[in-house]
Amino acid sequence: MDSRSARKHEAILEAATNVFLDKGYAGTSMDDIAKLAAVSKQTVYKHFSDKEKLFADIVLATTDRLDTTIDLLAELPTDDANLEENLTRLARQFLTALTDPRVIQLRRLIIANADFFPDLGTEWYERGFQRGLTTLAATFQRLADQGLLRVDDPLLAANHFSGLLLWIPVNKAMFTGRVQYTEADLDRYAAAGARVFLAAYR
Amino acid sequence: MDSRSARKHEAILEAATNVFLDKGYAGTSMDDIAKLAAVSKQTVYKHFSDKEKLFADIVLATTDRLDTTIDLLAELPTDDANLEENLTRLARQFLTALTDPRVIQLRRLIIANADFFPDLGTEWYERGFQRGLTTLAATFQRLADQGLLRVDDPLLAANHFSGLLLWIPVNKAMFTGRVQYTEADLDRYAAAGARVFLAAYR
DNA sequence: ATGCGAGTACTGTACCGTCCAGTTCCAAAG
DNA sequence: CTTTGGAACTGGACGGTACAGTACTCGCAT
Repeated sequence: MDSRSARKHEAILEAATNVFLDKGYAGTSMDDIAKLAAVSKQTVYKHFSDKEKLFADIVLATTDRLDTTIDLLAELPTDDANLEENLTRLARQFLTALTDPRVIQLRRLIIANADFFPDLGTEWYERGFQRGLTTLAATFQRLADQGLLRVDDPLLAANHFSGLLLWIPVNKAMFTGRVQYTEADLDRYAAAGARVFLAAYR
Repeated sequence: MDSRSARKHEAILEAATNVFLDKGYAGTSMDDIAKLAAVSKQTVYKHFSDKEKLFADIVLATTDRLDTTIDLLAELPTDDANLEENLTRLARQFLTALTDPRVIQLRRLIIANADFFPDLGTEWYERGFQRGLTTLAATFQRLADQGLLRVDDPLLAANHFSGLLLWIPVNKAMFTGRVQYTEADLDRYAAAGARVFLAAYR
């Protein structure tokens, strides 16, 4: 089913994603999207009833692409000897994923328009953010069951883990636009975060 | 010097703050502001050259009002016996201040427009956010000097402390609009955050 | 040939920033 | 206390622009 119509549909989605991420909701015109998709504006309106609908669709479509990042959080080796090393590696990958410019840009896009699209913000939070946290919580619970961690409230532990890692770099990126961290910076953050976490939860 | 002109100036600033916080930059018209300030549009333009300038002015004006919150972070009693209790109380006040709806709204306003006003976002980050962190770092350094904490990198410790507390509630508020936490929720967060922090840094 | 899409013109609306004619405030001088 | 002059303010109209969404014609692909 690669009909012409379906191909146009994809082209519009992709173009809209790029333009919205780049220029924000208000800064993006339907003409921009049509032009980038190499499609007439009429065709855009044939596939998406209006601008709001198009925006909601592309935002929710991104939640489907989070699976690889979330899978990351589910796979943590459970050998005691290398616990800190394994946790640091997980932290490092998590940090890389969440400071990716595209991801940052998406966060800002949703936050910026959460007033105007309240349901969208809530739904993305649940399907994206919350889903990651519960997955991580399950991982911690597993480690606790094996006696590697001491965890009363796994969800709270997941909150702490991500807060230790992400609060600063994500905030800086939110406020100052794109920020480039060196690999060494991220290594240091990951190691320090994992160390603090283990001090409290081992 | 409460001249008519000065009063109008204040009225415009206050009205603009309210409307911008409520409807965002793009969602706010100069007519809205003039109307709420009970002032003619001409007068608005007599005091502020254009919309961008007015926006920048009201955002930076808010950094001056952060002093009370930041002073909070500088005053932490230094008696060993009640360290956890004192830290928990500090955490609780910090959490209250940062989850205040107005503060959340301001964060979103700046983040939403950080693309269009890159300097503004950076400046607010430094004069608001960063300033709080360095103050907190100084407090931790003081505690370390007195042997109450073991802190290599005080700024990193401040990052960890705030991340433990704020990552989740602030994120939820960012994405889902206004969120009401119960007092009990905040108490629990503050206590848990302080506990984890001390486990790693005492 | 027929139906879908390109291209483009068009409508309606919102809003920034300016302009102007008349009015109100305020302070200094009579 | 009254007068007077100038600055600040009001209210509304207006030009210019940007953009969502529609209409319509022509050409191309299946």
